[in-house]
Amino acid sequence: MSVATVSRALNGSASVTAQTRRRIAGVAARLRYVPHGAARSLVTRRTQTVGALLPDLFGEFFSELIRGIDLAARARGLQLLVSSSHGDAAEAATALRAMQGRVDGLLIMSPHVDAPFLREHLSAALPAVLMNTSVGDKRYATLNIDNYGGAQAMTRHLLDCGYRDIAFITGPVDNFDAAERLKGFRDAAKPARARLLRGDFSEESGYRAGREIAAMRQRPQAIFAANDMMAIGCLFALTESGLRIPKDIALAGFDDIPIARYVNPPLTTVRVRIADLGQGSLEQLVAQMETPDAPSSGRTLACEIVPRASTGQPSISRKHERPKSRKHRSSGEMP
Amino acid sequence: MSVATVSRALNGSASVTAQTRRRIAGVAARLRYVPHGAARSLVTRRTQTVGALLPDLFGEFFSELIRGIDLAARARGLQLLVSSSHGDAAEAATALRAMQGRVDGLLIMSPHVDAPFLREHLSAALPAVLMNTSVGDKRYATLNIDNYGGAQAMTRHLLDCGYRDIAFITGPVDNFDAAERLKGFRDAAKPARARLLRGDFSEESGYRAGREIAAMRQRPQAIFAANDMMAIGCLFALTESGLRIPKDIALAGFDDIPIARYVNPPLTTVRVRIADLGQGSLEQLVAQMETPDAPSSGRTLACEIVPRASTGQPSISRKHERPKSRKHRSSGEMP
DNA sequence: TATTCTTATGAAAACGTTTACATTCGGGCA
DNA sequence: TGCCCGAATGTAAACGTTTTCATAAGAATA
Repeated sequence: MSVATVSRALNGSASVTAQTRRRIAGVAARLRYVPHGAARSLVTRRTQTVGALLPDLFGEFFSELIRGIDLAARARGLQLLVSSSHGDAAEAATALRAMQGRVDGLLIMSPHVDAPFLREHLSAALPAVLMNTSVGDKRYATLNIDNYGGAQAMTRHLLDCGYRDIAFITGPVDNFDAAERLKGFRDAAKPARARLLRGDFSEESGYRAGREIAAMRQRPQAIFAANDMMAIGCLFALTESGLRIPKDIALAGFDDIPIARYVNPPLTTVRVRIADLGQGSLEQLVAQMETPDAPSSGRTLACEIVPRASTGQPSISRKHERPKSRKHRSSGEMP
Repeated sequence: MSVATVSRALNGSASVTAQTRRRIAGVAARLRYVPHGAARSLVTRRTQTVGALLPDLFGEFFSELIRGIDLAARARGLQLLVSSSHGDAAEAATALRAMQGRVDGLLIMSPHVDAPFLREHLSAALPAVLMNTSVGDKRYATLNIDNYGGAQAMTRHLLDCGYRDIAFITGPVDNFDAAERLKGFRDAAKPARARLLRGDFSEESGYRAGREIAAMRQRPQAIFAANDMMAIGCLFALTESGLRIPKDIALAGFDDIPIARYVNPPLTTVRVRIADLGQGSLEQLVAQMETPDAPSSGRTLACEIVPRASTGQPSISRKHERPKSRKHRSSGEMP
């Protein structure tokens, strides 16, 4: 048998006898033969791998995101190369370089990335999708969360509940998501008194804001934190100060991270289908890989309000919300 | 300039003039040249990539695990290829195959993997480290959590608190971690009355166990759940039944997932340094990659008791535990 | 039986690097 | 001036696949 025949047999080419195919398959199995990926990639110009460039891997958010990406990648037989923890633009550039030439497409989420950066460090030939980005360049495909709409909806929800004095805890100043959420709050809060407190998405900053609010002579009726972690930090500060939620003050967050359901009282929040974000971005990437000339699309992912007890609606029971069951729940088998 | 000189210049070989090196670097930058990874791998027989084969990516546990792996990999300039969501042995085999020939080493965590499986599907030439596994084969390097010791310590802790009637909620029957934890409990619970309830590591199963306990005529004084998610489900069931924790009944878990701190009351648990598990396993893998002939080591990672309010010690304040600060906290910049 | 057509297999080029070995070039030494 | 030596660069083989093209062997047709 020549290498050519073996290659054809193993790749399921039509023009090879069933008999030889069987013979080759048998020998391959006996020899535990595995094709050399690099050699294959070299000639086919495909790696069957996509890269995900993320700012970090810590926390619920990225866990869900990667899960969504992995799910979609696996469905298409693609391998997933992850890279993270780049704290500044230089590290992001290094990571980007290292991925180039090893992947067929790239998923990018990074606060350090903008259009000039991409033109500088990203080959135009490599399909890429940008997530949660302020990059508006039509050249790049993007997938964003509807931060603006979600924040607007939550603000309206608070207004509907009758709160007329609302404090907003902001995210980091240079963060795109944070800016959009703030804008949404501002635009919808018109009828009410609106105050702003500075935060940076960390639980710690939410805690500080909570203490500040508890110490106010005239406290707001409701607090809307730009993400759940801050809301939770705030919740603990308020509780420690003896305030009851939602009786004394209402509280809402953004993201619907799993913890939100478990705190006391359960936290009203804006649900972002994070796994869908990952899945959707990978699908967009695959589409781009298959038809490189198609115009790059800019999609936005809708959010949804999840009312729980922390905003004190009478219709919402304080009973424990049961976890959703999941497909593929092999995690039930791991601690 | 010949390709050889370019190669040498770019790889920092000694025998190339500073002048030509600069010239080549300049041209490379202008042309946005990125070396073709596959071609390089083909000749060097190195991919600079390690693979992680996991049963799933959902939840705190894997999030932390991957973070630890990534941290260590990045420190060594290695890329990380992840593969997950294989629900059965066949899928695990496929995933294993797909990784082979694309990575320099493999990190494996899977309930479906045993020694015969590995001999069948894993090339002996490929360095690998098994995590949380019952595989005792000396041929393979392993890294386990000290499930037995941790469960023993927690049981003793409950005894020290004066509880003499303790219920244990078990994990899945075929799970290695679960079995070890049960064994630890059994061996340490001798002086007390010990009862067992069946669980499967899911929050749902913990909830069921909690209802069952609440309905008992003679309730145990303390409950020890084999993982935190079950403890939390149990907590909600007990609370719904009007029982106060720890006054009416004490509760403890295992893992110290982030949520454990946030529930009410905060959950006493066994801390497993999950990120360390990932980091340690990668370091073991690297060691094996560098000296393939060294005898494969079997390491065990210690656990530590984290006493919180749910086991009602007088010395433990119910004040909110502040989150640990982290290096590399760029996550503060993402929701 | 001779010719053509089809089908299965083989031979060899190509992919983009690295690296062992060959070559060139200039300078120091005799 | 001639020789040798070392440093810098060039040449070419090798890595393990896929794929194009050629070839061989039958089968169908005349």
